[in-house]
Amino acid sequence: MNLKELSQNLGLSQTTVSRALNGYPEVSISTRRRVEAAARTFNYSPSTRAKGLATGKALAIGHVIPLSSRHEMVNPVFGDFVAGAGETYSRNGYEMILSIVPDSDERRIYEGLKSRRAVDGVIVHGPVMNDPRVKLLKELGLPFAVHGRACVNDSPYVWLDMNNREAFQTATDYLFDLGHRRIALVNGLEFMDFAHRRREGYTASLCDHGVTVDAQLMRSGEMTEDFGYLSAREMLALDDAPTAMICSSMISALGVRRAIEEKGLVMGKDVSVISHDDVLSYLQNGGETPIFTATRSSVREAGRQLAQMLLDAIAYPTLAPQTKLLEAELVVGSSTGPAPRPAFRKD
Amino acid sequence: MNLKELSQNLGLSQTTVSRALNGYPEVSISTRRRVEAAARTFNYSPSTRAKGLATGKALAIGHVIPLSSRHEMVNPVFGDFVAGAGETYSRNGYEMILSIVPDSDERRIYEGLKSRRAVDGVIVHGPVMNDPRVKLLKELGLPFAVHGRACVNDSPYVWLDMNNREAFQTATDYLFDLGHRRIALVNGLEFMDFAHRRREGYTASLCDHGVTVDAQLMRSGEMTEDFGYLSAREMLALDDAPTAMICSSMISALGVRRAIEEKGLVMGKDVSVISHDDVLSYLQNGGETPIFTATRSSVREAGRQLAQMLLDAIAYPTLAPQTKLLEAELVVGSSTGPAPRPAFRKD
DNA sequence: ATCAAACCCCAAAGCGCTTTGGATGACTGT
DNA sequence: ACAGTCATCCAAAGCGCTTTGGGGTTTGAT
Repeated sequence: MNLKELSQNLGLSQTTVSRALNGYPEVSISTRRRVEAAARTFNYSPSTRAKGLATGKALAIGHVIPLSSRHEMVNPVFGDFVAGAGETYSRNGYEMILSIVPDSDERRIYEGLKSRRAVDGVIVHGPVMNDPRVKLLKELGLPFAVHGRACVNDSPYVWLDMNNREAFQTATDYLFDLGHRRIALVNGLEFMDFAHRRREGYTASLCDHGVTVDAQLMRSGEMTEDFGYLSAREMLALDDAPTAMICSSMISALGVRRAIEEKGLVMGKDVSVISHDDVLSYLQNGGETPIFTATRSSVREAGRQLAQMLLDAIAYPTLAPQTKLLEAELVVGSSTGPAPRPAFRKD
Repeated sequence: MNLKELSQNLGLSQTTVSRALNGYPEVSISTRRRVEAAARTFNYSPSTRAKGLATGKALAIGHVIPLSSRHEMVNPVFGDFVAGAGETYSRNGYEMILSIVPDSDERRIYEGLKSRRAVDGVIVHGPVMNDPRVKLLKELGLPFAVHGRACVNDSPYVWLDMNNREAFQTATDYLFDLGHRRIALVNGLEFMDFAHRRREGYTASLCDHGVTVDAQLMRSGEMTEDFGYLSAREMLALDDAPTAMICSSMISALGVRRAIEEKGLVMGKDVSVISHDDVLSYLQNGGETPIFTATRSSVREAGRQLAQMLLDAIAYPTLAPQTKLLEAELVVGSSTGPAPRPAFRKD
């Protein structure tokens, strides 16, 4: 069923039917109702393609997910993020089109999306420090919104980020409050903007507490279970092993726990662990009570909000770019506890 | 830059330029080259929308990801699956459009995709037993391909599945070979087709070895870490506790390991564990040597192949529906070992 | 020289929609 | 009774592409 058929069926012109369906005022209430009813019974909805051609809008947002060319690793938060964004799109009649591409091809993809007029805007995932994509997208004139920040200081753009620095500073502070002094960081790859900021928060807290940064206690890598395990194992083998660790991801935190337990230690007693928790649907932080003390910030909620910000930016291009900083919440679980007293002080 | 401008620039008609670009024979080799060169320098690529309108094809495939209405859980394999499918699409000039919807709304979504002519076909994710979607899609006349099987016996359709039954039977057999007799199953939700088949493989092996099925040793639930932990903890507390467990997901296997170690037991010695491994990029099975003995089958590869099968089905509608069964590989890691001798037999 | 077959190319229609620029009555107020 | 408003509706153009149905120019053979 298309517009022509529908309008013939109703004995009306295509113009009128189109207007009735799109809520224009120059159509009487009675015909509008009649048209709406007919559309419903014939299960008519306009072809996005034709509508897009006529209006010049694509009614679609592109998500370009970079695939690390080294590890072919898809960002684990991506599923929940797009789930959130998808909610916003379907509420607003937009479609989500997805390209998962080796990061080397990314430029070509953006140019293609632009020149094919396939999308009205794009969401930029996984920004690295000083990300070249924001410059590229500005040059292309393709509206965009960044999940995270790209650390470029030339001109404003739309972004939504979690306050990584603050979250990790708070987490570290919390461990200091519990009496820990040897605190390790198991971070993501630090050319990624978020990981860099987390480290800043961590070192700021150390600094505030007069503890010098120890390179041995700072690990950075792809956030797998195995990476967490290996990092923790190495650090626990040190003479002056850490009594607490802060972890950038629940998955590597699971590895950290494995290393701790393998050594016969108890997490939350011998070694405290704080993880960041993106509230991924497939990786809940325990059941009733959280396993890990965690800095928590829902990436799905981030998706919902950032998508809306992008749609707003597209609808009102003259507005100054919106930005939003989400604060993480520190939830206390059973993985943290007071620092164990050093044996030699026990008397 | 659009076709009109490009053709004016070249002093050719739109027809000729279009033909040159689309590889039609009625254009001389020299003009073809000239056109191609111009297209490249002007960075021209045809508007998908217009092209779609003119050809009647959408040049897009829809992926409808059901969101469990109970838990709002996005399928954890989804990220890697679409990464694989995306490769195929971009090779073939297709776009992927994604809808993540509460499973209650799914019907409406399919109808919408169809009536808006937004896609040429869809991939069905997460089929449940006797899934109503295959009937619906056939009625709608929307080409589709199922990731998994939907267990409907009326008429053929395109699907690609992992041989769940065989994989789990092999895994169970392997444990029997190691001398285990009390073998538990920590399965996914058994209204899902894959989980049902896995259970069949498991029980078939028990049967072959003359072991009666014990309902206490079969757990089924959403495959979270916590579910694995709780299931294992309960079963290990039994008088006649299992000496081996088979797990439907690496994530719940991590929980199983937690329960084992919490009890002071050693995985691979006191209790053997086999997991299914979808080779998810964010959840590798250890580093150099696998942590878990696992039935392994790459879900990303499944995505690549199923996408191609769907494109084929669309291109050649008269062909009989292709189906494909992928065999899992049993990789031996350190989580399995010979069954511990019961203490009372020790002499 | 003539004709047909290749070979290249083009004008125009059409895909399904929105939107511009009227057209047609029915209603006002005087 | 008459122009001026409204309230409704419509015909047709146009979005950027593909494709149909030709139409000139060369060739090669007669």
